Amino acid sequence: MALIQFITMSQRTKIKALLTGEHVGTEVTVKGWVRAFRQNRFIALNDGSTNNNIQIVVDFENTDPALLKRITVGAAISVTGTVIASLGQGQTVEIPAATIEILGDSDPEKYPIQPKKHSLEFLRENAHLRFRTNTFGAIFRVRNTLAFAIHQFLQDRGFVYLHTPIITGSDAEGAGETFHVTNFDLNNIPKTDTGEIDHKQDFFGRSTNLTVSGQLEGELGAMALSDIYTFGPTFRAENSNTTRHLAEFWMIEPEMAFYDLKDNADLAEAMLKYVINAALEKNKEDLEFLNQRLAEEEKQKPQNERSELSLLDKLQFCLSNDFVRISYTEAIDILRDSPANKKKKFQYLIEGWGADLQSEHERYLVEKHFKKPVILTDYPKDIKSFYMRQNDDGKTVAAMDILFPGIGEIVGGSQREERLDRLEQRMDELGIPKDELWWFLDTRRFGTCPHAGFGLGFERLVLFVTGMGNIRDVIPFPRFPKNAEF
RNA sequence: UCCUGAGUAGCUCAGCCGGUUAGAGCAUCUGACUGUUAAUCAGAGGGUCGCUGGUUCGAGCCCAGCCUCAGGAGCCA
Repeated sequence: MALIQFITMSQRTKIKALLTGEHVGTEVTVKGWVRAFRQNRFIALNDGSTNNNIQIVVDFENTDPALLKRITVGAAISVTGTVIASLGQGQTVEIPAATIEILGDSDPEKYPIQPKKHSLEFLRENAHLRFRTNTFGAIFRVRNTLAFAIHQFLQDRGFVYLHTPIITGSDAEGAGETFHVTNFDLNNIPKTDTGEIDHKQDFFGRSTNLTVSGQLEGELGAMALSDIYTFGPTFRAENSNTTRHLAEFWMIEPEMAFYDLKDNADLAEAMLKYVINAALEKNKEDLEFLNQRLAEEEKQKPQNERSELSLLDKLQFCLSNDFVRISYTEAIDILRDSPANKKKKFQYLIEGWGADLQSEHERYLVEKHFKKPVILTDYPKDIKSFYMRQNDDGKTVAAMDILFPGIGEIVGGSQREERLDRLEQRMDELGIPKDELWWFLDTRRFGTCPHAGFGLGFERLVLFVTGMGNIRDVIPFPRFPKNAEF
């Protein structure tokens, strides 16, 4: 009953439905925002249900001039009329307006979005209005599909969506700089006798910060529910100024009991393919638009910087090919023997085993050598986190990074160290306070078992699927150094 | 945080070797036209040249500091 009421309450037809042509001959009411008003006669109207506009035809000779003047770019209007097959070229259907109502005016002198190309920088500064452009409409519909598809994929496999805390008490994970959480009066912070900040007087009675990862709490869930995932905001206070970092971003962190590293990689690869396929199926028009947008952007670039595949080809290629799986050690061999290394083209030359891979090395492997997504495994333990499972060689850990062309690391994960003695020994070596993580160590004390998990950077995924170049353009309101507008 | 580049009209950009009244296209406004698709034609309005200081007879242009943005690097997802 309530559902039926809800459906009939919305007294208008969405443009996506109108453009199918099935309403021809029937009277409809359509509501949306004016994208263009040409020749005092043609309104291009968009309501966000699709990237395409419906054409409204105005009988301007019999319409109040005062009303015509209010049909401006950006204005919200409601139109009633009978859908007909279009009399002109360029669209299949159109609506001769019987009545037009202005719902919200838009002062053309002040409205910043014009029916022309705007730079992404300009639109970023107008993030509150950029949804009204074709590009951002497409991006955020694709983003929505990807988010939903992730839930669908994991839910279909019996994973439990677990909400791990946003405010955490421990900074012991070493996953990066954190934002502090406090309700202290910052102009009058309580101090101890020795002059240090007295966290005992703070809201939580201790030092707290915004989460940098839900993994450790996620592991606690997996140690009872078997397969869990988190999908929530994550915060890093690093002063990162790049096209692939945000201070606030969304991360998916599946954590699975009884999974080893291979199971972990299998799941990540299947999930990435599933969600990319979902976008291709559900957002065909949006991706075609983004494909075109990227193609035009690429035309501006010199030949050698253009990508070989179009966006759609790249996504399709990703679906129909297995990701390459090699170990860190094999990767070092490839890089050391590469022409780029021998000709000293790398800024950081590969000399031996043990160093972390630089961006240029990852890009070489993914974009030049293999030309497809690469899963790198078994990194030296010294460049990875304490919780990763130590391999029998004594040198490496069961880590995996998935590298995507143009994006770099999109997934970082590992099989976890489930052996208490090995874990504690590693924490001691790295100076990680065991007492603060007593609850984490308890999982290894009571019914420990092999398990694994990974973190997928959601915006990096959206970046890849939409073909956009800057991560700040695939999240509605980006947070980055010196910027928290909107 | 480091390196490189940029900041001129609402937007995108030009502006020579430092020279007197800073330009164009689009947008906006006025008028014309009316089956358009980034409509077209004519005209008009619109500027703290990022900020502060300095050099100079004179600074959009040169110098210093700062702010912001972009691209690359690091950190990572």
